[in-house]
Amino acid sequence: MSSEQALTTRAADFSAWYNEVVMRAELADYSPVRGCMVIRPRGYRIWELMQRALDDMFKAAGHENAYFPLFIPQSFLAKEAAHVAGFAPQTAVVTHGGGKELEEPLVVRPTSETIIYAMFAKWIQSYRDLPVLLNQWVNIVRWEMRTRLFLRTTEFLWQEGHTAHATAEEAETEARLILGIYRRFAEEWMAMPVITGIKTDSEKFAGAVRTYAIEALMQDNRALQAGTSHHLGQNFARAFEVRYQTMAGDMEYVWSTSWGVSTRLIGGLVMTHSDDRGLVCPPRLAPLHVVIVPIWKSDTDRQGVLEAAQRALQALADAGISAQVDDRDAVKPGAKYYHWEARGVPVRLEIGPRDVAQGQAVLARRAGGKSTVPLTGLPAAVREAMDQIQAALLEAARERREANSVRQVRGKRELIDLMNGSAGLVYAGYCGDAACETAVKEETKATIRVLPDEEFRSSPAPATCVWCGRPAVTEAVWAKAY
RNA sequence: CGGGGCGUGGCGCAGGCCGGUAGCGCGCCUGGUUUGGGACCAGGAGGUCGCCGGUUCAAAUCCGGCCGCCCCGACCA
Repeated sequence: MSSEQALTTRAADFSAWYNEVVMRAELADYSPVRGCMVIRPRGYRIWELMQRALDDMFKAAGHENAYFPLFIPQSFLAKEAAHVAGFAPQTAVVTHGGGKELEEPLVVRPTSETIIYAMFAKWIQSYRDLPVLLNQWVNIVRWEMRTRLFLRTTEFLWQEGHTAHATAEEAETEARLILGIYRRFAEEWMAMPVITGIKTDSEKFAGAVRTYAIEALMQDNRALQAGTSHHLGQNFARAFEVRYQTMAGDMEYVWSTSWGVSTRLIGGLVMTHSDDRGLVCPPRLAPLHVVIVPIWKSDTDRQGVLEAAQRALQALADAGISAQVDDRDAVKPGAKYYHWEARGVPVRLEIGPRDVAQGQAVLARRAGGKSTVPLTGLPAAVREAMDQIQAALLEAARERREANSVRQVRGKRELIDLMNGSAGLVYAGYCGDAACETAVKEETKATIRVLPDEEFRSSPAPATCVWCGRPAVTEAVWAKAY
């Protein structure tokens, strides 16, 4: 009967479900190296689509791609105090090369601020050289204690943008601009709604003045930090002597930013949309848009059906829609449905003898719903279905997030109960004292994910700190996080 | 690093207490019949039972040590 067994359900064991979805969809596999993963073609295709969309947006905003080395002299990392404190415990260090011990150990980049600022110092002399708007798509290494496919691996892929500006205002604008790009990408491409805001000091990037982030809520009601954008002030400029001469002739340190999203987004994509049958992938990031399943009873049927399937395939290909005919013999249609559902193909076209006779196909949507569409004009029908699916996924995710968000939480007791229960995002007043944040974490494991931007804040604004009861200076979004 | 689970054909597992040289389901290969939600028949390939050592005539099984993986926690995108 069954060819592939059912997945562990989300309700039974979310972690096991997640691993099985990733493996079954052939997005990734465990590698021989502890904590590292192999990204398989299907997973890498999603990353390529993400890269293309983001890269276009970065470039449209004036950024250029470059490449800085994987190896960073160990002394560079130590130049910025907070930065070294934050990253030193997580670095992999190369001590030997060419069979000899190196004079100075080389750190495998955990992020590239230090080596980039060393170069900025050479390249920037005048205000005329600013701004510098760079980005690079690279791998980085952070020695993690505990890893999970896509969400946290020792080596991962990301983009890191690094910019230098003449004023604090420009750097601030840049950091916010990128946050907006991340948000737009998450919502329009990943169909993953996010909350934007600023991080508290405890969650801030090591070396930043301010860290902005997009946060999404996963199906197990844990929050995922999906992207960060940092205003670095003059911290790195001072550490690396990156100065420029102003119009007035004075020497000033540059103001800078850095920002990144990683292959972690793929994990977020999986945990936002997928179901107990496997991967659900928004059409705009789907490795394969359409699978065509021919169905036949006799050899005569078979020939006509396969011909119709091939014509459909060609029509879709001509329209720029990626499609594939699953003409495997000896596998029944039902088995093929499960097969492609597990792999997250958004649209399935079933073409049988009855359909051929009537000049139509059955269009089935991965997230549910079947209809018949005429074979003429198929690309348009598929396009429309994919647009609807893309929109419906975002809407469903937004509804789920809101249904699992709680606002106007007033007291300590209520916060504890919510966090020990099944709450997702909890909005509450915050006095700004790190002691309250720490206390909540110790009591509930929840942390402040973000101090939300205006559009996400509650009305009326909470008046008191949910923990200590003193006047609130801001509202905070609390959640258990990945 | 602490707690829990687990290492047996590609995948999922049984066998282990009561040692006798490995079995089941799925997948894979060949042929045939099949195909509108996980097909069936017949034949076949594939495993030094994680590694090292010990006990024994004989070890997947008993004993000792080691390694690895997954999950939960402490660190983090």
